[in-house]
Amino acid sequence: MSHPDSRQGLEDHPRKRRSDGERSRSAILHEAAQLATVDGIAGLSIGRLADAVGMSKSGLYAHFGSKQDLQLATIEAASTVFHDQVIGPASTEANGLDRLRRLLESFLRHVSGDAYPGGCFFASVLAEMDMHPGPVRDRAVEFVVHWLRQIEDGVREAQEDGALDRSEDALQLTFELEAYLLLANTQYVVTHDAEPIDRARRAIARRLVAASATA
Amino acid sequence: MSHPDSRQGLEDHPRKRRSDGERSRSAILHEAAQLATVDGIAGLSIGRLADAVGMSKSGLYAHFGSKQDLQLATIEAASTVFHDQVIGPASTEANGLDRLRRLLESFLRHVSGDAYPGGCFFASVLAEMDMHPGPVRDRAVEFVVHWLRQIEDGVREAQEDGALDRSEDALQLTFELEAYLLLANTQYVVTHDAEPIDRARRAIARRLVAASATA
DNA sequence: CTTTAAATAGCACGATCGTTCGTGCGTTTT
DNA sequence: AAAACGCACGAACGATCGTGCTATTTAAAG
Repeated sequence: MSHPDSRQGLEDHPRKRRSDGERSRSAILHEAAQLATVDGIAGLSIGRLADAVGMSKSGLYAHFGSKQDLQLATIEAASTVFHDQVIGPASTEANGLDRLRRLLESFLRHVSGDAYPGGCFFASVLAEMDMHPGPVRDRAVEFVVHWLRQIEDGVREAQEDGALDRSEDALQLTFELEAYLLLANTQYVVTHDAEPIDRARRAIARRLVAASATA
Repeated sequence: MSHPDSRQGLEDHPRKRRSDGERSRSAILHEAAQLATVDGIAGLSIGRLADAVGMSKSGLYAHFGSKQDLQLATIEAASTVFHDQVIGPASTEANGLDRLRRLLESFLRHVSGDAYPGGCFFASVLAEMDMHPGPVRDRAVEFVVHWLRQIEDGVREAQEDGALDRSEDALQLTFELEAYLLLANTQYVVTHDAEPIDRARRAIARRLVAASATA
């Protein structure tokens, strides 16, 4: 614990990484995240993934010692994308309510955008892994909990700001807002029509009005 | 439409079915629906299904000419269960609002009950097949549309009864109610805790109060 | 009781799965 | 320049996938 990985690789780190290998790894994970929203993170096969990125199966496999490690790395990559596209943009907002609104809106844009063919990566992965205990499921659940806390924090901050009613149960409100997002994602993936996205927007607007502080 | 399958197999049916075969078929489909909520309807393999019901792979396979036919038959079986456990109980209610309430409540009981280990069958199947066009996806979508129309009809009838406000957009209200159900299912499967079920109940109650006619 | 077809099992196939191994090329370090 | 190593490849493995084909058992019709 004293020295994370400064020098002294010893036997922990063999050597360092090469630039072209890092590019390959990124390309693999980018493609893996895309395919995972279509075939699932377990249904995704290494052979098809290798074909998609134009590599050999064994060459791709060497980047990750096992399929599980590939899955975990894919989740990390998708987490970064989600932070960049959804959580990041909202963090610039000053007050709680604006931040909350941005959070929800950027999620809807993230879903209806063309980032992933199969909609929200974590909704897809969690629906597949919910009954398969292990590190992959644990990591996906962990991120979703983290995501829900972003919403919850926005709600609480808006309450402290006096923008939302303090008598509202923050967890309950978070549940309802997340529900709109999840169904919007599900229906959009199936129909590829903007209607569920708009329905979610209306539901959010209405719910936030109902929760606004009684001035 | 005149003669479903009373007598007269003619040449359509070579001969008749045997009773033990019919029992086997039911047992297979029952187990298949259970496993499909865990591994998905595509991830479910015929070998593991055969082991689960205590049959040989080829013996089971003979009941359905292909895996796709097995999947379609499984969906039909799950449709029957869903009708019995969710839609049926609600149809006894007299007025629209009570029928709507029963519909939503029996869904929550269906999900939190032990009918399927992986929660709502159709939520599980649709999440897996949403990006895989074909008869299986089409049939699953068709049933979900049918289910949503049950809710929508309840809403509209309640509006005609004067129980719900006529100015409410029925489709919008249906969207929001279904959203609570879907997230309750998703979270319950992951946590196996009653909290999301209760949160959905509260959300439904609140939303129906907000939509009730201004007396 | 005989006949008949449905029901089930056994076996094998080609394909694909995740995984391992040996090898060569190109880059980086000494 | 030489040594060491990251990176990618092809080939092959045991296992499992869906799917046929054939033989045997067994419930039902005559």
